[in-house]
Amino acid sequence: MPGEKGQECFSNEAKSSARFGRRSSFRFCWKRSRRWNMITAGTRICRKGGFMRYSEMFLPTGREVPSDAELISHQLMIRAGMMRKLTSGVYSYLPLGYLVIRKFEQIVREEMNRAGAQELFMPMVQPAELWQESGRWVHYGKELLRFRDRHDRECCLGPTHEEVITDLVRNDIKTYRQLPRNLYQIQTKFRDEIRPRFGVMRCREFGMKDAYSFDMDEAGAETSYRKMFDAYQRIFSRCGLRFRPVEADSGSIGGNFSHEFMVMADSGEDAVCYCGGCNYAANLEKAEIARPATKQKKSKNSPMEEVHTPNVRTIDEVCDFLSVSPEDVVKTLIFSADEAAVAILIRGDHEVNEAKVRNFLGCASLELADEEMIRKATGSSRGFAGAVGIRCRILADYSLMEMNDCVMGANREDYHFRHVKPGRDFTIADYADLRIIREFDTCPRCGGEIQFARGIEVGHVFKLGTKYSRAMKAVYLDRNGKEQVMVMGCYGIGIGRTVAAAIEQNHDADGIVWPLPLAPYAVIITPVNVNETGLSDAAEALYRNLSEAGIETILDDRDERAGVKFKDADLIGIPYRVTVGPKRLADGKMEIKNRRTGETTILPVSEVAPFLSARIRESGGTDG
RNA sequence: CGGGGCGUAGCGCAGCCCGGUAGCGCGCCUGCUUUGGGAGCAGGAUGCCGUAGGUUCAAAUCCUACCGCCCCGACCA
Repeated sequence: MPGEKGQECFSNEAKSSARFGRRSSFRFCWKRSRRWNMITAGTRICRKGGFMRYSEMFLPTGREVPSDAELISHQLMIRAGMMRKLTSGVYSYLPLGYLVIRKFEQIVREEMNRAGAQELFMPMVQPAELWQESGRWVHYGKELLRFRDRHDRECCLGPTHEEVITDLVRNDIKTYRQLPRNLYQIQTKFRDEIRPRFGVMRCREFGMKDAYSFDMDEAGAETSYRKMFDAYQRIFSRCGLRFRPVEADSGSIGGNFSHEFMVMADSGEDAVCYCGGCNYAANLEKAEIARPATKQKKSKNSPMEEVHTPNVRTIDEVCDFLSVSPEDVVKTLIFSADEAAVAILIRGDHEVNEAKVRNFLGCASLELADEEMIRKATGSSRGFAGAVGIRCRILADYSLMEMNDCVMGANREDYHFRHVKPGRDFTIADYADLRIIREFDTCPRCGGEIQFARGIEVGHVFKLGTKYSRAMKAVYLDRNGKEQVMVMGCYGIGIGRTVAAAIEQNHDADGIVWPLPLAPYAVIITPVNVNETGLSDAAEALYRNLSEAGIETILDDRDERAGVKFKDADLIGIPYRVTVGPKRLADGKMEIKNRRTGETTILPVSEVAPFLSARIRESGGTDG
């Protein structure tokens, strides 16, 4: 038990404390809990912080870059002994990695609790019935890992917990007096990803903080959403990450509004756009494009003309053949929207954003039409579709509003029209924002210039509305005794992914450079040679001092050469290294090196602990 | 699921074409020397050569099937 007197941990017989490592790491996980405070009440030391002797730690570092790791964070997490792969998309965290995970989880807990959410813990195995009730047993797809138990009952591993939480709440929340509620857990999820990759960044089994809010009405839900949004800002700020909340499409979880929290990194899987002028930011799928204010440009009003374009199908071929630029061509794409043909008109140099089309049409399925549907709608094969005379609904992107002398397919094999004028030669029923935003487009909010960047999605906040509460009858009685449907929100943070993202943003040629709040230890003490008793004793004494000061410290007491220890210290990214060597110690001094800046400070032994305490406090490393 | 690549010592790899003693570097163990940026010397251990069949006097090597891993794509929170 960790409840024994703290002093025992630091017997003067420094080298005999083999048990200390084990006990102290247990302490660490309780460090800010009420129980721990009770346990340690009255003891002078070990109040907080983790301590470790390197020689006793299971910390296998490696020099070689693992051959199957592509991302720098993945490589470093393996090399730094943070994790190991069990099988595709499934990883074990080793002690060092798990320390960091818990550091982050603790920050998440503190901010969730501060925002008024309550922690609970739900099962990973879930019965099919709940998913059938929400409709997702059918719709979720193959990422939902399904299986049968010994009684042949259908089950799944939870990829998310809307069903379970909604079931919990509907059974025990009956009245408006019990609302609002926000419940969260930090728990393992399983999503049977089609292609796991990038280590813990996109894996199948992963830790996630998921929170769910239940409110009486839209206004309440809005408040809950805002609270979570703010909490997320604090969480990622506290970790010292460069991030950006971006507007996002709500995807298949359902609902009507969401923000993604993106940690900015060139290696990120997601493209985001943002405005240099205002704070507008969105993922590419969601990014709006303003309706153009200008009318059609003036032109000489030439009559439409059919031209023979043998085997000229793509935009490039059309441009070459007719000596026009893509901005003068209209692409006509035939989609099958819930089995019905729809023609999407878009400027030749633009790309269709299928999410926007889907949202505009409100259809369940949308895919490019097959050859047969194209022929039916246009009377021609792929590559010659155009709006003139087409036999299906026409939807045009806003960009068409400015075009008036364009080239488009003639719905006839090997023919295109030129000098086509929308409005004169055919009619457009609906204009909408249907294209994918491009870099240097105009910001839909302020008219500034849109820029692109890449990011890693570490958090996502959704307004779910009543999608689940309605399907699963999560209702309450209002003041008037009338039954109302609860309004929900859900809020996720990828735990391991955030840690990996932090490495993507914080590393150099020598290894990881932890931001202090995530660092497994704040300080590493490196006696240059443990066989010189003077050095060893001085290092041990400092280890004791730092521990008493509550500074999380690892003592590199291995009988290794200095170079090896320095390399490992850099690799695992400990923010401060105290080198205990003969040159400085002869003058009663030690050297402190800042991992990030490389800055070294030489101080008398007695000033080392106060100096580190002050630095760490400044950086928000110990208290949060 | 389609395309490509790879499975040989803990890690990184050679050997395979052209069948015949299983190798290199790092790591690991022992000893001596060394000790402020991944030490030197000497000695040593470690392999179902992914699995199963087949061809052959003989298979890491050739053939077939399967399994696993990685990359690209399709797909998707």
